[in-house]
Amino acid sequence: MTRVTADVSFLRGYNQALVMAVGRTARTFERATVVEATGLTPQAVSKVIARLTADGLIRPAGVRRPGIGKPAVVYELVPDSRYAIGAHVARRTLRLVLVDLTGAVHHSAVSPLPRDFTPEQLLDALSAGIDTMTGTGDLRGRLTGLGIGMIGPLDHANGLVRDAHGLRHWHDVPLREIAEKHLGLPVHLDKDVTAGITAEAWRHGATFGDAALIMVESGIGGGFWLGGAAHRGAHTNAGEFGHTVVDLTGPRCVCGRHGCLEIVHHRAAEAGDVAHAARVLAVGVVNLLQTLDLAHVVLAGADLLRHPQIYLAAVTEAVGADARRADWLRTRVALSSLGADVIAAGAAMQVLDQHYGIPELGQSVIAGS
Amino acid sequence: MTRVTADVSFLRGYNQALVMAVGRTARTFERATVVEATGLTPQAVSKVIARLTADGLIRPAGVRRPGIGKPAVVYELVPDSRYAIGAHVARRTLRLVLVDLTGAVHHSAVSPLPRDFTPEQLLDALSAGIDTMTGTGDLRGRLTGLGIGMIGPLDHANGLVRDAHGLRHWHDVPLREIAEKHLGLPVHLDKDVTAGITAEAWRHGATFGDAALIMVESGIGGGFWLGGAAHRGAHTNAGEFGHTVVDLTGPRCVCGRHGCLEIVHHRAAEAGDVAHAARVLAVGVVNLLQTLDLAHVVLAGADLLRHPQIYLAAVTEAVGADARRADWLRTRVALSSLGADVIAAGAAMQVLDQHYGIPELGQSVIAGS
DNA sequence: AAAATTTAGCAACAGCGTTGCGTAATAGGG
DNA sequence: CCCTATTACGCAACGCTGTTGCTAAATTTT
Repeated sequence: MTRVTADVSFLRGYNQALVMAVGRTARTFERATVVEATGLTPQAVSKVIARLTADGLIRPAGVRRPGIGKPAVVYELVPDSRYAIGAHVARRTLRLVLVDLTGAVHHSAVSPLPRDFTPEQLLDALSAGIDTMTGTGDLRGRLTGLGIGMIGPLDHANGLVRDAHGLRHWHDVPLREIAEKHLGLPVHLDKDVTAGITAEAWRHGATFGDAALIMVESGIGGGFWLGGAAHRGAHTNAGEFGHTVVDLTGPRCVCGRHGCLEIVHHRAAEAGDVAHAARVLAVGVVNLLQTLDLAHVVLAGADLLRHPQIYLAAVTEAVGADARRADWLRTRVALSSLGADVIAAGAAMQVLDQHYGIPELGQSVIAGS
Repeated sequence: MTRVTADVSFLRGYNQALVMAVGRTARTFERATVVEATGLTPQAVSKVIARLTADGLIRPAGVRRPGIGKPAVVYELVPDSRYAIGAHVARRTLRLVLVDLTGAVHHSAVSPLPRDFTPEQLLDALSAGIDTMTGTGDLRGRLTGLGIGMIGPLDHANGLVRDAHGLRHWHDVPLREIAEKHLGLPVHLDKDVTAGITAEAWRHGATFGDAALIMVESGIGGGFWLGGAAHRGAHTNAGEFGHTVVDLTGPRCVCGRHGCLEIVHHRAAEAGDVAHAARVLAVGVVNLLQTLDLAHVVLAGADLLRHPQIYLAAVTEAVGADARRADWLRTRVALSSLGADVIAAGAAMQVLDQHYGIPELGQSVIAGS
């Protein structure tokens, strides 16, 4: 499905996206900044800036006097020129956020979902929530779409919920299609953890290396950012990190195997030993680092964020204490900068990214089933 | 270091590489094949084909008569138009292969390396081996370079061997630089497992999805192919898959942690229970699948290939038997199609890939240390 | 007031894929 | 034997991209 052809119009979108990325990362920028960051000629940057200004995506924001010479024009993104709405669909709650072009979260609202809610009930809740958020003003015209982050398994490419874990009415639901019809908005569907790591990456900009988001919330999942893009795996099923075996002789997990990270962690947490649970999680995180060699690990999820410092300390220590880790092998561990909004915000940013992010080219796609 | 700019000349290289990829995958192809595969217009493909033919990289290979109408010209890659040499540097042996533009392995030779060999000794062995392989004919002029696959840790971007595991004389050796000077050839340095998975991906073409190469050979390592490219991690240290904990109460590993996959596997193998060892490895492989959701798992490595069918059966069963794996969640498990040559051949293909592969664009690079 | 310096942009250009249309080569039918 | 339909191929003009060469504008320094 991804485009393969490279014609000149690709260059246009690509270089525009580079400038937008600079603007998002740096807040304000000028022609010389972009020249340095992209390697384009100043003249080319002028053309790109002219196009983006005409589209209302960026605007002049004063001048910088370099001492001697003609002052440089400083530009900034126009935050309210485009918006996207992000939804985090969990088992019992729906969280909606409004995110602008710069990645700033404007509104955040949580509403309960009926136990074992149906697709129709979700659509109604989405519809109502979106109306509330876009009610005042002509915001609707600048809305690029809705991003939905939700539990899997699902099929990202086709917008299909295969079999949402723990929800009875969600077998092979073409959620993207029916939501687009119901809401009259472009919809993007992805796993919750993948949306979450996208939020962190989008906010940190191009200097964000390979990273993972560890989410502890009715299960343990992982979202991955590898090689400058979200990693979803061959069937949008990457991130079932909680179901990796860490204890061959451990208790039997719901998944059928023994000693999964999730069940071992759960037992410890259930026993009230949060510190031990955190250390178990930390073992899993170090396993990830050994396998993937990540630059960032971001911690999130409701259960984890109830004891943020305990988890942060345990993971930081395990990552750092590993004797084999040399000084060049550094991994930054942090709590999610967006807190509980991270999934919903990331889902929204995925929508913005489709329009104003760096386009992909020639991603080889293997035909599913 | 990666290019960021997108100017028109990028399109040239990119679309040429697409055609080369089609040729490599399909052996023979014609204009219509490329049109379908790339989405370019027939006229554009004609131009690309003309350029590649002029460069001697492809050539006409007969015609196909479609029944009615003008016959279509069939093209093929010119295998002997370009070569690369690949080296697999292990603790006691050096394996060299000669690979042509199509990815075919022409010669393969193994020579012993002195115990605890020095960089100088390796360079001499490389030099001698390369001379033997390129001795006859004017092959040297069509040699694109040397690829080295070796144990880590190392720094791929800077061609630096940081601290090759088990080799005393290899601390911060700028191997790429000194090898280029010594041999007069462009040199590409990468971890052995990463080179190996590149070989599998390069041979399978664009339909090869996310994949891992599992290598069991004086340690257990993993090479990853994710999102159409090799995954090396933030510090070229991805793949230390053997040092992930699978048994929290297991024996202490050389890395300092307890119950690493490698030590647990090693104990079983040492006890002579190959089947058990294979099942342990299989647990690790399923852990990988849960985390990364791979389409292919390739098994390789000298220790594994001593009992190929036992390992293949154990991994295949574990992957398939997992009750939660639905029909849409398929992973192909296979032994390396190149056998013991896979690392060396992959290293060579990485060199060819730098010249004739699909160029990357705007890979964001985080500054090291 | 003149010179130096820095930034911005107009105009011509090269190179890419695209479009429009003519040409070559084959099979089948009258 | 000739005409037509069909399929493959390519020349020429074109639109759009970033690049290059050069001029203009705005500011500080001398």
